[in-house]
Amino acid sequence: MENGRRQQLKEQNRVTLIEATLDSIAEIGFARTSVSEIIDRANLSRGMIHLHFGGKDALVEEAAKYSSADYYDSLDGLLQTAGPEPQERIEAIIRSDLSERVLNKRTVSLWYAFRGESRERETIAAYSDTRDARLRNLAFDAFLKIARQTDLPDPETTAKDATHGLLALLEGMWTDFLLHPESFDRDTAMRTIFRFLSALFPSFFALQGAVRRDREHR
Amino acid sequence: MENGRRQQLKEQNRVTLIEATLDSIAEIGFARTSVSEIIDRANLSRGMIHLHFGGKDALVEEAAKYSSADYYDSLDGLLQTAGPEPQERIEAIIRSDLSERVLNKRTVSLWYAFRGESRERETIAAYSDTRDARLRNLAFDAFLKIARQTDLPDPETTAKDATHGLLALLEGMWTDFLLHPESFDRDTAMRTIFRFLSALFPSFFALQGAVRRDREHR
DNA sequence: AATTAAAATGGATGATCGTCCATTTAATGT
DNA sequence: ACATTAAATGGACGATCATCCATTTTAATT
Repeated sequence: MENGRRQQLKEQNRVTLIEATLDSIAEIGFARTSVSEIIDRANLSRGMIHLHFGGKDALVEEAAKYSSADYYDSLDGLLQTAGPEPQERIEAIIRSDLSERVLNKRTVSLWYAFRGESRERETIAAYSDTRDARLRNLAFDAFLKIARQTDLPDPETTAKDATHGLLALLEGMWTDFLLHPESFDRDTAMRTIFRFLSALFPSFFALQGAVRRDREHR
Repeated sequence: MENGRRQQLKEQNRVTLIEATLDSIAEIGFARTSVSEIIDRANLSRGMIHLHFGGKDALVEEAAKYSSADYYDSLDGLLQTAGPEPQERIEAIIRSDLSERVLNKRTVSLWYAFRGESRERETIAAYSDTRDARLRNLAFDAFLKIARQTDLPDPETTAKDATHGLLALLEGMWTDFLLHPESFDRDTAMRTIFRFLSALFPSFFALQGAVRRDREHR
């Protein structure tokens, strides 16, 4: 009764519409993504959008939500490969965020398209903020552990700045990818970030990434 | 004969149209900026757009160009206050880029709106790249001078990374401002950036900004 | 003051937009 | 096999879009 063939087909069409919407936004932009364009890509009938979502705006919103969830799935998956030490977790965040799975033409196009609309539609703004509380807390916790092992004054503020800076750096790298996809280089981006981190926490990071510190020196 | 009253009025209407377009894009977004909306804001007649620019697309392109030029005017103006030492020039870039004159709601809204469309329209992409060759070279020259005065190996690569990182950081701060305009704090953003720079070049930067080194030690 | 021509006007045009709903299709229940 | 009903269809609708051009306005010239 529940989840019969009927429900299945319905749900399938829902997803088809969302993915057609995302494809369209990524490929031809927000402005040109019309109802006609969407149903054409989905190979479904005109009325489906109204039927399933109530209207185009609601569909776009669902698409933004769907896309955001997808980003976090990818990120979570990649983060699980991280080792236990805080600098390894930071490295995992960086590698994930710059990986081909997370940072690619489609994702970045979608992200900036949604950002472009986010000023007007606050529901979309919520989904277009990659560096939200979750990621921010993850990074902050790791940096705080690191900062406390250094002799830097005010570890809290240091960790806060390091988090703020790291997320800003990652954002900047995404923009770089968006505007210069042909010349963007993942390794260079990674080295640049580690250049800063290794300057700030020399015994935790090197130009190549996290430094393992299994044996505590006292 | 040249620049008679006739020419003047024509040019004035041209600018009025461009500014009405920018206002509209900044306030209600790309998608909702229609010809009707623009001529309504400009208080001019329908045909003016076709007359002056040939069509809406060309007007939007001119608006992007105009906006970009405005950004550089602001930046150039603020950069002239910089002192002669390289770290002072870097500080000037940072202060300019985060100043209220350059980084404000209207500018950032425009910037992201154009970015959202840039994938589709390469002419707009060219104007929506703030961190273009000019700024990049300016920063690189300064960092190279700094790096050569340190004992860091490979000053060229260090300077390249520092430039890349600084521009990415600034980009990231802009995004932060776009998404969280209420909680964004210019001083915090500034300190975060100088935190990284002072870690990389300790005798040239402090948390508060550039370090003057008038008297060379040796 | 009359003439010329450049600039501005605003309504007409056809295309396309998003929404809606009467009808058709097909999965489910009897 | 038939009846029920949820889901899907696609054409019709008015609104709005960008463009264009015959007409009017007005600055410049004679």
